[in-house]
Amino acid sequence: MLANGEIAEIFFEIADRLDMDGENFFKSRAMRRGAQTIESLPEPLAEYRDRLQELPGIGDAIAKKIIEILDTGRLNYLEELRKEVPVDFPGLNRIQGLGPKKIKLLYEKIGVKNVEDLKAAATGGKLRDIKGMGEKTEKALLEAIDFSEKPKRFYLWEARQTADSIIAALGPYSDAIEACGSLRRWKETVGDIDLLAVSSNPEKLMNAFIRLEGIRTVLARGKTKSSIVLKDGPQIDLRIVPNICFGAALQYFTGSQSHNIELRKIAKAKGLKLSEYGLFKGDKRVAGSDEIGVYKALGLDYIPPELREDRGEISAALEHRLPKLIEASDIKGDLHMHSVWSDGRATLRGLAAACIKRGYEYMAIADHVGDLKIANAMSPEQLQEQWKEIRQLNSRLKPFRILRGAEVQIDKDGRIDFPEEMLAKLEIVVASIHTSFNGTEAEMTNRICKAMENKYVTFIAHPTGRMLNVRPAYPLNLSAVFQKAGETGKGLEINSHPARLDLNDVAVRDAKTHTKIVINTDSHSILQLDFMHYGVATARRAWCTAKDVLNACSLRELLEVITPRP
DNA sequence: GCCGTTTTCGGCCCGACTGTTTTCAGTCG
Repeated sequence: MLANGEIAEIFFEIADRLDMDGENFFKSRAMRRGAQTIESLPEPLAEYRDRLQELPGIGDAIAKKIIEILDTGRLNYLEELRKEVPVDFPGLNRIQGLGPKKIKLLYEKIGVKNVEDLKAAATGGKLRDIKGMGEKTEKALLEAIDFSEKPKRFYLWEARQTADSIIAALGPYSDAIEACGSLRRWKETVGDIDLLAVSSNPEKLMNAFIRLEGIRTVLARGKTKSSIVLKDGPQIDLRIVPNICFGAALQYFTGSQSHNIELRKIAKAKGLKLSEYGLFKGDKRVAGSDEIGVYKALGLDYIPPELREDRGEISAALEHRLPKLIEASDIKGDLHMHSVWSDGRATLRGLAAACIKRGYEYMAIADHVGDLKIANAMSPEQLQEQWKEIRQLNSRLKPFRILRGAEVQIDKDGRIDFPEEMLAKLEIVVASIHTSFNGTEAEMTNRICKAMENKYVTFIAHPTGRMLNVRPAYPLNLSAVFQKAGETGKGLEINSHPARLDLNDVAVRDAKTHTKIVINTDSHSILQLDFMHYGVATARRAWCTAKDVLNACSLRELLEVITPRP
């Protein structure tokens, strides 16, 4: 069974291949729209089998293709398209500056089928004979190939730090400067960084930008737009706009692209024109200096950047039913962290002080217990020792409260690897999978569901086990897991570690309709407590309000939920 | 190929930069 993402890829490739001829522009766009819909579905596509055409952007033709893919695992239509231009399209398309048309041209003129062929042809000076290409194209493509061989998506956390340091460096030349794009939408990984600035001396600002420390290449240098690539970082685009259109530009460069397309359609239907320069009626600017004004003039409530993914936020804003999203300041405590008692680097006292400083009312220490040797897991005896320290700290730190917790292993059969009489004395039991990731979907799903039947478990940590840029999620029937969580009253974690962010936004939006979400940092040091912002951002992208989140409630409310131990 | 309180047919978002062009196509966002 193909995952939604894999099926979406099929339609993205169809769209790209249709663009090779340039005749079917609208057809390819329809394919792309369908692919985006598939990509952001919360359930496996097969579950929509009988109502595919109710999904946005999916009509008769795409529905038929989906059925064929679900039944056979392949699509004849794509195979035929591939025969026409038999090249490694995804590989070639990843090269900056290579699009569908050039890929086709290169294949037809000199038989380039993959990146290797392209490298050889460019090195041998064969591209300059093709009309429309020259020496500069050869050189640029070779550099782009070199770059494409490195991993491309960056952790949100890294990108934010990079952006902050560049914004600081360019601040003196700017009247306003802000990061937009997927970074401002807090997407879990970002491909590049988009900066937007207002400056009374744009020339000077652009010069400063293309001379920043650590630049690998300057891709483009214009009066209002330039692009650079950092040596060990992402591509960074800088746009400079007049102050009067800063809001419209901020909106435009924040995206997402499909959100913007929908917005422009609304503008057009009202006889207006929306671009990065403002919202216009004829030649008259009706909005654009601030972002709220742009949405307002379109008849929409202000849409927070995290929601701008064309997943229903626009109709919600039209009908004034956007949720009041959870904020970092709503979080009253962190229920998953590790200390020196297992594999963490901070002491209990240090963690508690740091949590108090962050304004929390409580925290749960959840050191590893049981058999997890690599994580220096604690024995029952050590755990009891730890409780003594917790008791002492609690009497000193009142009204702040450290909860007795532990992170327990879900073994291969879904059993909890720790004595019941110890679990009974814990206030927070965090259950998770750290070993044997290679079961089937049914096995992994049963394993987690069985763990949730354990009456002592409070919530499941990092439920899918995915690590961004490292390993994919293990196969899991998320619907079944969410259903079970609802039945058993177990929480589900958003793990805020920038490499995990697990559950992800799409999953959480579904999960919160069944049970409580718990946003934790899984900190192994004091600095990592700040990862909380990234978990909250994921919750916001999932349309969560404070009510959806267990650790947004007060200590008193939390104790009511967790202390009546069975 | 999708879609419809303007439409079941005729529309479908908008602009900057590059390289190779003598006025623009391709790519990117």
